[in-house]
Amino acid sequence: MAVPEVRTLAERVFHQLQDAIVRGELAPGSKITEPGLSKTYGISRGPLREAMRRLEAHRLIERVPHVGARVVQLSMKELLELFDLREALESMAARLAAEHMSPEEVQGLRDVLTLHEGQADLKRGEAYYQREGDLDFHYCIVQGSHNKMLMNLLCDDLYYLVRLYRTQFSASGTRPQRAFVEHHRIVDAIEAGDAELAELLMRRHVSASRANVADRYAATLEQTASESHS
Amino acid sequence: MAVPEVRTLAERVFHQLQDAIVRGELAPGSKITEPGLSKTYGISRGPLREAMRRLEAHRLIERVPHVGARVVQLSMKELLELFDLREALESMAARLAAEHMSPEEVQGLRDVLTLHEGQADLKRGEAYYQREGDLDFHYCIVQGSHNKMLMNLLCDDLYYLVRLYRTQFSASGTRPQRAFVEHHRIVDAIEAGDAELAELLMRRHVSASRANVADRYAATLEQTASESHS
DNA sequence: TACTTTTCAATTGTCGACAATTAATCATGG
DNA sequence: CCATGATTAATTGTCGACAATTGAAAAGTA
Repeated sequence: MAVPEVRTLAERVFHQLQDAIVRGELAPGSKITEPGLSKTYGISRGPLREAMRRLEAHRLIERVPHVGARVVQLSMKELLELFDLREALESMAARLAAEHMSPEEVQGLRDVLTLHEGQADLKRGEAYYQREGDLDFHYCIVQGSHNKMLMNLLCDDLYYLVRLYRTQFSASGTRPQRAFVEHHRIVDAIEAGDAELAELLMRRHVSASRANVADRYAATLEQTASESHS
Repeated sequence: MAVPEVRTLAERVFHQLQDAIVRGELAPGSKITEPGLSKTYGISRGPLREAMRRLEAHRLIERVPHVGARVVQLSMKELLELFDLREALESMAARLAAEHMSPEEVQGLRDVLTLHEGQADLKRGEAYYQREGDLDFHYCIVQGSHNKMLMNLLCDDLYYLVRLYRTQFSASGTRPQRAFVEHHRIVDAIEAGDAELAELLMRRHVSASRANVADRYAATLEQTASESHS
């Protein structure tokens, strides 16, 4: 991945840890110790602790003074709350994108969709959501809003938390194909400059993703319940 | 102010710095040096740097590697963007509050309004917005949403940034009295359990605050322009 | 004088060591 | 055997020192 030029150890290890958490290499809920990470990444505890403070502020780890740090583990309730946040914020982003995106930027969005269309894994119904940064549809919409505060919030503060849970509860079944169609409709609305429609479609799109996750979770619960019977 | 029990130096100085910035003791745009703060607060640079990392993540300071840190200074454009964010998020909070607040919590909200009503400074049209935390109307609404993610975002991540700019661009004229009336209407809607109305009223309320700030800023620009003519 | 180069003081980045706190282990007594 | 309390190993919190980088002052040149 294209790691932006990093000038300090603290910054580098921050990105490395962020990636390790999002990729699931550091499992949610697992305890992380400073001497351990210090050995792993070959740095002293000073810059490491600074990186951990940043991860803590981004809610990727949770710290308890004098006790230690763990990788965050959202409950289903919190995950659904996160979707509610995204619904409010990304629908706003879609509206602003429809108002502010240039034709070149819209073309860039189309290119992203075309790229996804060619992905074999889309048809297999998995891993569609594993693109990151500039290759991520939602990320691009937010950038297109041209609202710096919104970009900070969604692309810096919340993005990695969202990605972490895409890994854990990735979409499945027919959802990826349907999401792909919804993405196209949203770009159409943005290209037409129809802010109201873009907002509405994005709101529905995020809401549908949320429902998909909730359904899958309910199914998981039923399965574990029936397993405990046997 | 009721500083929550603090168990480490890094945590204590984080809150102290946060307060100093919000209160304007550390002026927006001013440079802050580690040796300077280290002397001021009587701690070493280790925990100080950890506190600064947290402030950086909360966007209260801006750091440049090997150069230094400055207190954040939002442009008017960014400040208005922040209001747009609040409009989306706080209207959502009001809707959730109408759905989830208990009668006791609504009574607590009323108490806050009653407290504000007795404030002489409200009539004088200033300092109405200087309450903090539990005494802040908007803060209480968000708490009433019972949405943990939303509470994190608004009350931890964005709250201090908003407060900082309440200090810089505080409301004036007849706005405080009108805001007070709007607050009452919102509580009425929440008490009635009318989620849709609460959401609408909060959206209008934040939007009106935004317009007030924009107008004041435009007036400031005109004044400085005419001054430069003389 | 104006412009470039060099020096240097100040600040930031990093490290290793020590102190304080915690949680688990083990011992002791009921 | 269980509960309670002391001990101890491990982890976190804090500090002071050293290295690296920066920006500005000083010196030199055309």
